[in-house]
Amino acid sequence: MIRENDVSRNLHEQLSLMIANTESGQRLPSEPKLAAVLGVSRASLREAMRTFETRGLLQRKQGVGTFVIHPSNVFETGLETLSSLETIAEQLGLEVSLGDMEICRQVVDRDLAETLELPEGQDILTVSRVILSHDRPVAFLEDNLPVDVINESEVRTNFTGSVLDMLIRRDDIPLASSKCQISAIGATPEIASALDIQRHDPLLVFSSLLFSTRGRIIDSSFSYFLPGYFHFHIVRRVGGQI
Amino acid sequence: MIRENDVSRNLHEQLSLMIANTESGQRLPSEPKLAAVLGVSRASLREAMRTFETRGLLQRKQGVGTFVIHPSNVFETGLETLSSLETIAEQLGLEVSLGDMEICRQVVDRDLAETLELPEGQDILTVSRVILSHDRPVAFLEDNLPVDVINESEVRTNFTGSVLDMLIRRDDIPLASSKCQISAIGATPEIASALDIQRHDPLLVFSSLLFSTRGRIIDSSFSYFLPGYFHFHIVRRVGGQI
DNA sequence: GTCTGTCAATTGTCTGACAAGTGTTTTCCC
DNA sequence: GGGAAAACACTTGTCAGACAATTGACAGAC
Repeated sequence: MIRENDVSRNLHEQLSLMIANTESGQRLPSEPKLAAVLGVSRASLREAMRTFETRGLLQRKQGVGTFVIHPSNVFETGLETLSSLETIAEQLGLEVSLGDMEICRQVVDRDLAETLELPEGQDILTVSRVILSHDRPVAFLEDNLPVDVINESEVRTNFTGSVLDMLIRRDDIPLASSKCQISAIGATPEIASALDIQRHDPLLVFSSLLFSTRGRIIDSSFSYFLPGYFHFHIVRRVGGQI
Repeated sequence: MIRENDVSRNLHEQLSLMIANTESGQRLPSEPKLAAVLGVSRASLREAMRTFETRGLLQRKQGVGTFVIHPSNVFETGLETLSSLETIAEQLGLEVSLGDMEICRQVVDRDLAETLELPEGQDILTVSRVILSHDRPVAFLEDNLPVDVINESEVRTNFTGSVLDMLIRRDDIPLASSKCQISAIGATPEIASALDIQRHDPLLVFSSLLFSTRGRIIDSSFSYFLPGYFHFHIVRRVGGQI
């Protein structure tokens, strides 16, 4: 897991709290004052502020001050960080459960071998399952992992609904980030039956690749979401740089 | 427009180039060396590196070094920053053009008044148009703006296909960020006819709110994309903090 | 009334230093 | 000779203090 030093960690939390409690457009105290209040050096404070500036939550003007920008009142429930559906649901106070699940070891097809950067003929583990909310199917998830990353028996014993959470719990492969491609499709017959909807009903699709810190692709997943049950959003900064 | 100081700007570009030219998993030179090479102080360099760390492109380990993480070879064409379709298309070398367009001044309905935080009964300007790629309709865009932000005649004379680009060109309202909600729907009869597809065909939808730096909502837009013609992606960091 | 120079406040950048963590090499003891 | 401990080199993390660049407000001259 990602670990940080204490100063940086506390500083980040405190600053996050301070930003959350400041109205949009209001000015923060000046850097020297803020550094004194938070008990850190100005350099460390500035580095922490950079992270919020990068996310578009702060704007700094030389000679004037630093201002808070709230894209909305909801604070950071978007797609910027990768969390499992279960974790997101827990944070939002929603109830989700695991529906039908299928675990299947098979030889990769050519497309998947290419995306996973595996030699052809190698085995992968495919985990597909339905996510329920109040007993209604709302999502269909499929993960494809090389067998040397994870073995079948481990999944059968340790799986709680999320491949990501399982990998995080294991802690042996340092995960870095996920590249997620967003699209829409009409439901295929298989998915339509799994989600209890009509064929060709519109679905939101996330095609994701999960990368380790060494750049290896750990997981190729496809997530199909029923529109209306999830509110995914991202904050996009205006302007090219930073 | 967002403006930066020269040091920061050049530093950011050079660092970006250096990261792009470093293989995933490889180590960067140490901070003192890198600062010397780039001709800046270590403090400034560290601030710049923070922005890349925040985006998940760098990982720092105390006592070891700083490592580059490439989610993929494609560098930064995702949804993290807000650009017009025209700008994106230009960067990717695609050809897009403006199809049927409609500009309409009307009284806000209740829903839109709420999202735009306007008093009921006020006028807004609605700009809707079709985007073509090689003469094939690929997207349907609708922008809703308060009339005091933009007036009808200005749109009719200055519009080149993108409301965002027009607002950026004008430079009188400092834009901060956009909150974009992602979903999928089946095409309505109007959109189906505009895009020359069947009713209920799946479409990717972005519902966006554009915020000024003072927190005011400048634009509420709905973008409908034909699947397959656009490859939107985002990079999601694993782990909660930073 | 308008313009201009001054001044205080703020962020941007730099320098140098020390603390803390990591991996390697050397030394010392058995 | 072998293994453990210590020393070392190198890295990032943090700090203190200083000066530059920019901005906005205010007072004074015209």
